[in-house]
Amino acid sequence: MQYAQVIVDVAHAQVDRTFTYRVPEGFRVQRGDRVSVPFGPRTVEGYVISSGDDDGGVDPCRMRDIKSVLDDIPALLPELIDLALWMRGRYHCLLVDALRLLIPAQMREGRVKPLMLLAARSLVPKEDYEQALSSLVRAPKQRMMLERLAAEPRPVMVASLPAGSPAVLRAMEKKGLVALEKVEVARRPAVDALVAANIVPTARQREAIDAIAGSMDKGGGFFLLHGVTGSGKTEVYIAAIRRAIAAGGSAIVLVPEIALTPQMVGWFRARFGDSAAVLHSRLSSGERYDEWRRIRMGGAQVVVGARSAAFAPLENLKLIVVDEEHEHTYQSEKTPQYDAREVAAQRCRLGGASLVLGSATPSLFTYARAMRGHYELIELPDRVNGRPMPAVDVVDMRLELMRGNKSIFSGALLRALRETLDAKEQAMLLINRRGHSTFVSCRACGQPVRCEHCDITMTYHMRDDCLRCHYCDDERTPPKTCPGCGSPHIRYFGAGTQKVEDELHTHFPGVRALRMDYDTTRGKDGHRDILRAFRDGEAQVLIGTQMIAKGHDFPNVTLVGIVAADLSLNVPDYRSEERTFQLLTQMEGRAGRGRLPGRVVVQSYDPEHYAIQLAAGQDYRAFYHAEMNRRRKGLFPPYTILARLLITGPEEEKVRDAAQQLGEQFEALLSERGAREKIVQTRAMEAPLARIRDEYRWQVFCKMYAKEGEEVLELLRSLATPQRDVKVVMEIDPANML
DNA sequence: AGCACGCCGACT
DNA sequence: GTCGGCGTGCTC
Repeated sequence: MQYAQVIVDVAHAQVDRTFTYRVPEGFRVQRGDRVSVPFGPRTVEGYVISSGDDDGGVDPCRMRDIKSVLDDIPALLPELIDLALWMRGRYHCLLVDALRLLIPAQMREGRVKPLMLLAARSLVPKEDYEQALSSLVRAPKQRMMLERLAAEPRPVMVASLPAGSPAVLRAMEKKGLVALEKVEVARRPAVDALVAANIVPTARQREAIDAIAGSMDKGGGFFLLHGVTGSGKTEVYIAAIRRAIAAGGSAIVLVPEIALTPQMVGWFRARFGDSAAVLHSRLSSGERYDEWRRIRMGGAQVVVGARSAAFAPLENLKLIVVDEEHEHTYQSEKTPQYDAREVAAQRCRLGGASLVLGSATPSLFTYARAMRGHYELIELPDRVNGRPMPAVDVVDMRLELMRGNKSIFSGALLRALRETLDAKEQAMLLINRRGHSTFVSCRACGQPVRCEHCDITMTYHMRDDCLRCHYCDDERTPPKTCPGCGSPHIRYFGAGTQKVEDELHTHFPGVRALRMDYDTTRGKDGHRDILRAFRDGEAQVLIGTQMIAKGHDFPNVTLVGIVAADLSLNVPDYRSEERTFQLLTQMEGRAGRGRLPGRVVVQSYDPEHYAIQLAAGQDYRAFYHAEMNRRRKGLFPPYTILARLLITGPEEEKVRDAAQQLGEQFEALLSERGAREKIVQTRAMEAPLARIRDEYRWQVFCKMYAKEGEEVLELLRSLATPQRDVKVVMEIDPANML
């Protein structure tokens, strides 16, 4: 007797285990099959985790039969099931939640099926062909059809034949001349065709390619490719992918969702043709499913996609590339809260593939791991074709104020804009504003109001006119004079792109400018349209938020202006220095990508700040050391782990009570286990965003030493939900603390 | 998660 | 006397 261990597709902890089913005679069931099974009073879908003659010790009279196998081939590759099992442990999620990432959502509950279309095929053997033709002298349409079909070795889609063909074919089918059959066709998304230029790699690129390709032959290796903007990292990826394919393997390229532009897709197709598959959020559900199925059937060797493409069903995987490794979009906010970089690493480990993380500004986490030898560090310190890095000018906005310049533009930026516009070149102006947080800072000394306990910028809350620290919940009234230097020039920050555009027009009447922010990119293609218009030279100035910093080559851009670097520096988040450095470095990379040399003007009220100074000098290594030093002193990650239980529910008192109860429970547990010294601090408090969509939000925040992290996290996880009507989720190092 | 079973208030 | 509230418990 054959049995199958099945995980039912029901997301609940109580059923997140295998159930044993009998495999009826005549069924072929294997690991990874999607099956339909009876479950209590209903029928559900499930995934076969294993099959064989082990009945799992289940009482035979309670055991039931598998109803049917749902696909022609197993939907889940065995190594991806192993990956899901690892994810359950790593992210403490339900196994079904991990398994659900492995197949397109629409595939569950039979919501999409392969697209089957009618095709016709000639049944006339070669030797009978002439005779068949002459028998059709009085049926010219059938004769023409036979000529057409006999010339094709494969079935011809009826839809591609002239109108009226179905009737003709039906008549011929009756005579036994043709066969009509349904064949599976893929809904292929249309792609702009581009011609690829083959580029001869530099010596540095060559070394990188050889190191990566060499590791693929030896069971895999882990690399961090740190290359300055314009150093040609992509060429290294392409060459490594080619080597993977040449060795009979396959490769995955992960890119941030925002980088999956039509140009990027077309460019990849130009390099790899039909062997490339692209998974992105703009695909219709049918297209997505078909692309997935094509990959699963071995029809593609390279998959390009966002975060979830880490689960692409490729066999013989030899390489995973994670481009722009520092982007936080690789962390999923939904459960399971996985990190695609970690998942990619584990997939490589399980399958003996190589991992390449690439960035001009690696995340501190990744670089620290490289320093400890977890990744082989490959550096590309020079731009290709000997193009120079742009000249960077840091302007002290405090001096501008002293000189009586109250504009958002400094004299230096105005002059540079004037020269750029006169030369008919293009400029980009960045307002590096993140989220909607406002803070209070001094225009004389440049210092924002910080929390006395946390070294974090305090956030201004308009509703109750107070400043609050999002980390320790400390509160204070906004000062009238600067607490640092006593100046009365205290100011509320939060200027937007609109203000910049208005001022640009007062200084340069008639200049054509495009604005790109959350307001102007509402339409589904708004984002793309604006970038294309700018690239096509429809405007000379592009004003925008972080969105304009990413990717994209604009060869005619020679000036980049960063209007107020302080905006991102003073975001209340321990990563704001790192994000500012990354943003400035990436923006500097936008200037002078073409023939013309570029220049950059960075405006700041705190121009000596190391994040600004080291970004201006493009000195990643020095920034890394300075920032790690600050993190160590301030007890921030990677030296510590930040975690919180987020408690939500529709009733304010219940949520607050639950949070306070959980906080007390946690403190009691810490004392009981003698684990108090393993944490830096813990506190139950209202979440910075206290109510979202009529749900009240509280949190139990905890900062713990990284070395003891697992132990403390286990204690946090072990806390019981104290009440009904409240939901508790745990987050570890969340992308934001709101 | 669903769905059934099971024990207490207001209705034809 | 029954219809139906949602508390508790199980699903190979």
